[in-house]
Amino acid sequence: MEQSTMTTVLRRERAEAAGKAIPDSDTLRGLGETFKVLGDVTRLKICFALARHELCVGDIAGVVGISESAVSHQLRTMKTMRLVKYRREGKMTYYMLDDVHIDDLIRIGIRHVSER
Amino acid sequence: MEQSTMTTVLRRERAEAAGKAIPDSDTLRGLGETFKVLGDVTRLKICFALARHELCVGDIAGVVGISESAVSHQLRTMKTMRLVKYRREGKMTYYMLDDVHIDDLIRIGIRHVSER
DNA sequence: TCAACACCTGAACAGGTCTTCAGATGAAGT
DNA sequence: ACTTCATCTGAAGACCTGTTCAGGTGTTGA
Repeated sequence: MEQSTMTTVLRRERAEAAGKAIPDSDTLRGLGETFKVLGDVTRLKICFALARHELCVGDIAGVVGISESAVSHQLRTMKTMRLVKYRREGKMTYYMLDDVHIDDLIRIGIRHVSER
Repeated sequence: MEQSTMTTVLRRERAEAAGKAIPDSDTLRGLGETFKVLGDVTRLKICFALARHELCVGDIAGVVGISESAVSHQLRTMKTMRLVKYRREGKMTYYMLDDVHIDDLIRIGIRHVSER
């Protein structure tokens, strides 16, 4: 039973270390929400559409292929999670990606998906 | 109206380019599902727990603080999306992160969240 | 073979998500 | 002031997700 006991001790140590590796709940929640926002095909399309140039709501709707209302709803959540930012010019509102991280996340995500 | 027409043409060109920047639907679906799997606090905790060492289901349940059944269900979806892989040893099953990308994604995600 | 253990699975329920619809807001031009 | 245009918003409904519960598989050691 010596080996089994030893293994148990090792496991307990690893489990303890693993527990400490988990961040605080605020970070976890923010991280989860960020990925959740990226975890939707419509919003991903919007991200790709905005990758090169800023676009207004109507154009996004046309490119992505859904109603302007749906786009507006999605942009609001993307704005809240700081995936996109916007710029107003008269009655138009131009949206663009918020920062580089979004681009990085998507690029790495693609690398993961395209492997194998 | 000259300027307005010009702007419209510019916008149409940008919109057209934006449409081409959107990947095929298989890539989009895979990408979306990958992010969706990461978009859950429980699964993120599991990722952090597995970041250093492989762990068995019971230990993960203890560290994360949910039932073994819930862990098992989550691990299955994480396995399907290649977030984790496993190794059997007798009646134990040890789980670990599948590849480096997962670690990268989480690290960049944290950087995004912790900014501002 | 039997019991104990580690893990897996299907069904079901609560809670959340995404789109649509109808209408509201606000800016620009007449 | 009125109309048009671009965008936003709340409510509602269909759909999806994550956990629990109860029971299943398969391995180990007596």
